Amino acid sequence: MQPLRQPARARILDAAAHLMRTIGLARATTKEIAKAAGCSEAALYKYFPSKEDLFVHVLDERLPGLVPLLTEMIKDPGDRDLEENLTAIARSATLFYESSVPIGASLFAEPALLRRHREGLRKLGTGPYRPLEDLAAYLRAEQQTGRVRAEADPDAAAALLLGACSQRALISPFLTEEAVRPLDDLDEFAAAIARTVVRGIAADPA
Amino acid sequence: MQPLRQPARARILDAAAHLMRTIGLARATTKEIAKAAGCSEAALYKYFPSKEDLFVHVLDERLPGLVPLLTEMIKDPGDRDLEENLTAIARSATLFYESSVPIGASLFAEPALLRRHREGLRKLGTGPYRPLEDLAAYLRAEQQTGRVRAEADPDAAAALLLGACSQRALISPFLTEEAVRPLDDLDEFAAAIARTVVRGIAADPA
DNA sequence: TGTACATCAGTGAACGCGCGTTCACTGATGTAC
DNA sequence: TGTACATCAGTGAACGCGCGTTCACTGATGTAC
Repeated sequence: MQPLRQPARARILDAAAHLMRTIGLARATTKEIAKAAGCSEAALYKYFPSKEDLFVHVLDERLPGLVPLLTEMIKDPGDRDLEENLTAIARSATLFYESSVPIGASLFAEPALLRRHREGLRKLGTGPYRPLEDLAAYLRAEQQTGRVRAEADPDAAAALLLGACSQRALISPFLTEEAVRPLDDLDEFAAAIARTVVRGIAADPA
Repeated sequence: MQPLRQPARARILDAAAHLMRTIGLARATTKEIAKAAGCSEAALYKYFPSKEDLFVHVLDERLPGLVPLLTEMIKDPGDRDLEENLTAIARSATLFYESSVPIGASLFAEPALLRRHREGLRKLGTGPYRPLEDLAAYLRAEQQTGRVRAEADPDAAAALLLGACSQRALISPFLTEEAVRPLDDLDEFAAAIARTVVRGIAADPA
């Protein structure tokens, strides 16, 4: 026994989450999970009634949340200027999506899991559209302060900013090392998309 | 024999693509594919050396392309105004992502497939970042016509617009019927994000 | 303190099922003479 | 025209493997008296 050894249940969840991210949902077998968690396959069934239930608990307990940062930003929108706030949000959101998209995307291969996860999120009153709503709420607050135009569309702006971040996570496995794309640097990317959402691209301000 | 019967190879590819979209990659077994294609499992192996090769051919031959519309728009950017063009692009891109994301996302469950597909795309000189490059090229052309500001960032604007479209496809399985979200209508969505990218949200035009 | 029993975390080995794959074969169509 | 043979698309049934799952068990720890 090592000195710092987590309880078995936590080790199993960590191992499963790690394997889902690295070797993929399809290759994350009970044998591999047990090996990575340092226990027998039979031990998995002492903590979870089935492999599918184990995965559902991984989704519930080992997928990070994006909500905290956004809600904090809503409470106190005035500290920095709008563009700086959106840059910080874009930065956090990109990191968040890079860790959650590989697992979340896997669910399209197992619609039964996707449905169960969706139901679980629904009961908690949350889901992947939640960050969109929170960011839109923040932008509506900024309409009150006058830093966002009254006629601007907060829902559209939220879809744009967070969409760019999640798409980056989706396609990054396709980027090869030799061919470095524009905006490859995270800070540069976050600043560029925030600036573009704030200022627009049209020549004549309507 | 029915009168209008495609050749077996095409039927197999169609069946596999359909099953990947509906029941998911994990449940798209050789037995299910053969049943849907109206042939025996053994017949699959007359056309494809292995199931993995079959899937690679599905990805190559049955995933739609977004490039045509974009390249056409680059050739003749002057027909309609900028916002109308971007609205049309957003509309097509959303439909494109809604049909390709369910299959593309599945690949995160099978990294071996993802790698093989990525290699195939690389040899063809394309990939999921290709639409981003094409849209950015179009926007650079619009900088020449003067409808897009010279200081605007075409790469960032492309990432925003197409990111919003792909994220919509990713999270739509999580939207329940009773809870209709803002911008649920496709045309409204496309118009709103195009308008926001063009005009920005800031109160004071810098 | 020792003893008898209960509880608990965890295991090694097996089980059955469904999967991808292969084998030996068939019946229809084409072709040479 | 008939006959012998070649080709070709496709099949039914089997095979072996790896998967998720279960079973009977063990050794350590706690507890009552």
